[in-house]
Amino acid sequence: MLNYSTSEENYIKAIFHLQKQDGTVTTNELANELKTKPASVTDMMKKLKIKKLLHYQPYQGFRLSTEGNKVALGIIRRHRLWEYFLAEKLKFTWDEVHEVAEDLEHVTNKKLIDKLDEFLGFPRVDPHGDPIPDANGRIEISKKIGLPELPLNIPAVVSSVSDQSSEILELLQHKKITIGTKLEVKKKFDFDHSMEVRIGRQPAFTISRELAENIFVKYDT
Amino acid sequence: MLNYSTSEENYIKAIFHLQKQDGTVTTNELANELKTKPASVTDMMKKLKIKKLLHYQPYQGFRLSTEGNKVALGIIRRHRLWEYFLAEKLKFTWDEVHEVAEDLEHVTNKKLIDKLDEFLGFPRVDPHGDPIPDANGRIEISKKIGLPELPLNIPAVVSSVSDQSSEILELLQHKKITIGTKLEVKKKFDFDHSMEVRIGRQPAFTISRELAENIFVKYDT
DNA sequence: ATATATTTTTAGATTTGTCTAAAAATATTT
DNA sequence: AAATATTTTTAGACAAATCTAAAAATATAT
Repeated sequence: MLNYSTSEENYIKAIFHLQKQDGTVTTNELANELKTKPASVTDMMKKLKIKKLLHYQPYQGFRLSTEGNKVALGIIRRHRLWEYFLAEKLKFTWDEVHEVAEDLEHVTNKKLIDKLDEFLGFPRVDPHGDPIPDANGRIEISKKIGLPELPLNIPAVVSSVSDQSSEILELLQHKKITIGTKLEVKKKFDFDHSMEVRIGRQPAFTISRELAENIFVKYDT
Repeated sequence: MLNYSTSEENYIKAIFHLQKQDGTVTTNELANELKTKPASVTDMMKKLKIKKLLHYQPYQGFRLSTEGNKVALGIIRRHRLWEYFLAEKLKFTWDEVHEVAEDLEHVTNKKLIDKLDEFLGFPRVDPHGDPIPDANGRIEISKKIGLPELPLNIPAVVSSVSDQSSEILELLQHKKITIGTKLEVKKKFDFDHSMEVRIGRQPAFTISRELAENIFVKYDT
């Protein structure tokens, strides 16, 4: 595995994340994500294509090659392990860790990262609930979990609803929850297992145990 | 405190170390230290002079300004804290830590470093026995420390013994420890605070907490 | 003190990553 | 389908950090 510049790594990582939504990434999307100009994106895409990290035909958008994906997973592994370290060991709050990890992730020393992983006890998710790739780049596919299992304050996306009755759909519609809705659980009440859920920046609202057990989410990567 | 590029930091650090020997540093010395060309050094010296980090008149060599010194101590603080972390927490051997710390030291986030310092228990020396500047850039001049404070695998010389009773002297004599003995602590046991000590290439032997607390050493060099 | 050697600086080129402005390709509208 | 708008690429410039080769300054030796 070759070494790439911080700038190259940032492009690769951004493409990896943008790819998730749709299959291919456009110049403007990437420029916007990286707060750079479209011309700069094109320049870098040419370079990364030569290095065989992505597939790219002018005007057709781009997506990571198998190799590019491997590189991206390496970066994400470093990023998330450092985030875990910062939160767990240095007592940073979860919203502070990302920025610092943005810098630490570019220190590419395999032994450092593998020993850090070991020191941390091989954590499988970072403080945001995102899965951490292992030393071989294998990542636990963000599998769907029931809303009751979702940790507090972790952004998740509704992926399915088990009961398809019109009664539950009526309720979901009223609460403005559909497949793809991004939400966080803000509070869980042990008494009746109801929970408070928030969508975006709107005020939180209550969901009953029965409803929660029928909503499945995936971690939002 | 402004932010400096990795390259600028490497020059500043190198000047700081070379200054130790004599007062002023020459172009060739620095080029040699950094494995770069004299022309590159001159270019950078002009830039650092404009930034008021060093005193420099063409052909006269250079030395860090007060501000440059402060910057250097910040870099060295980061470097040595990471070295300590790598050795103590990630179980790197003392000869492996330097290279990795060379990269980590350039992540300049004050909160990260201060929290790392706290997490490590405010260590005062790195795994090579070099003192670690504190958050204000103050550095301890190599003074005698108790054996319990001596980091693992750091060569040190016995400089004094606090208790002068015949009982302790009998024990010291039996263990063949006298003023001037060169030793290293190979292991520390948290249970009873006993430790394994090695003199030269002889097999290591155990020293009790009580004995260790009465032996003072200085770093060897 | 003059000639020679060494060190240091300058001048100009190169690489990486960025930018602006204009041109080319693609997408959308009428 | 032609006109218009948007997106993407190209062309050329710039800053940072480096280099080589030549010039200038300083140091050393005869």
